[in-house]
Amino acid sequence: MGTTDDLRFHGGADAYLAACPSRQILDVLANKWTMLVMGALSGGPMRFGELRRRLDGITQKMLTQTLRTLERDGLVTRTVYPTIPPRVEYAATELGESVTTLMHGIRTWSEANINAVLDARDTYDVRAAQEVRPVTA
Amino acid sequence: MGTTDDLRFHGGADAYLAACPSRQILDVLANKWTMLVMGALSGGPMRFGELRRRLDGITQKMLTQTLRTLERDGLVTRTVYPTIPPRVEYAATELGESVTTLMHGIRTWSEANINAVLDARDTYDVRAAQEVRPVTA
DNA sequence: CGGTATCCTCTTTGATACTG
DNA sequence: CAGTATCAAAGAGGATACCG
Repeated sequence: MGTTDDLRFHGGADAYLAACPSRQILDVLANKWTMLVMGALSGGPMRFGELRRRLDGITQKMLTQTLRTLERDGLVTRTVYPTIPPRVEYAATELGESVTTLMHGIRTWSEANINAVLDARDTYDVRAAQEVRPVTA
Repeated sequence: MGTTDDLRFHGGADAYLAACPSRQILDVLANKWTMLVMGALSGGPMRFGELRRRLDGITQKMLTQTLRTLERDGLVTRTVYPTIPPRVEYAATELGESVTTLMHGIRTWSEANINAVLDARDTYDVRAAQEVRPVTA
C-alpha cells in the first residue's frame, strides 16, 4: 500500500513551496476574472452572455478561457442546451460554492476599503515626490 | 458641501465596473505574490530576506515590487534600521491585517482542496481526450 | 448565441550586474 | 542586506474573422 508515485497529498500541501500543486490552484484563484466570475455565479446559474455583460471590460476570449479553467478544475459546470440559437449555462459546483464565499469576501473588502487605499496612495505619492526634492528653505 | 470632482466613493463602489477604483485594489489583492506575502506577514513583522526565503520561487525584483505596491496601498509598513548591513522590516498595517484573514482563507482552501481539484482535472482531461477520438469499436 | 483560431501588441517577469 | 537598473524573454491579453 502507498505507491510513491502518487502525486496526491495526504496532509502536507504548502502553497509557499513553488513545486506544490496547491500553488497552481492558488494561481487560478488569485486572478481578477476568477474572483468576479465566481462572485457572479454565487447568485445561481448564468448564461455566457449574461456573464459577459456583468463583467464589465472582459473580452469574449478571456471569459471563455477563465470559464474553461474553472470547469477543468471542478469549480463550475457547463451545461449546453442544444437549441437554436445555443444556450449555455454556467453554475458553481459544490466545490465552487465554497470558493465563492472567499471570493465574495475579497471583493466586498475591495469595495468597502477603496477609499482608505486611495488615501494611502495619495500620502505615499506625495511623500515620494517630496523626497526627490525636499523643501530646503 | 460635496464637490463633484471628489473621486472618493460614499457607498457606491462596484468592482464589476471596469472604471471603478475598487477594481484596482481587487487587481492588487487577486495576485499570487500578494496572497503569499500578506499571509506570511500575518504572523508578525518579517525582514526582506526572511520573506524571500519563505516565498519559494519569488525573485528579488518581484518581492520588492509587490512590497512597494502593498506599502503604497497602505497594507504594509516598511521600517528601515540604518545599521550596517541595513535591516528592513515589513509588517501588516491595521488595514492590512483585515486582508491577511481573507488571504489566509484562500491559501488554506487551496491547500485543503488541491486533491479534489487535481481529480477534477484528470477527469476533464480524460474526457477531452476521448472526445477527439471516441471509442468506435 | 456561444464559441474557436489567428495574429499581434503590450505588459509582466526573469536574469544579470551594480550600489549604499 | 536590501535594494536599483537594464535588457531580453515570455506570456497574457486584445482585435479580428469565421463557424456550428
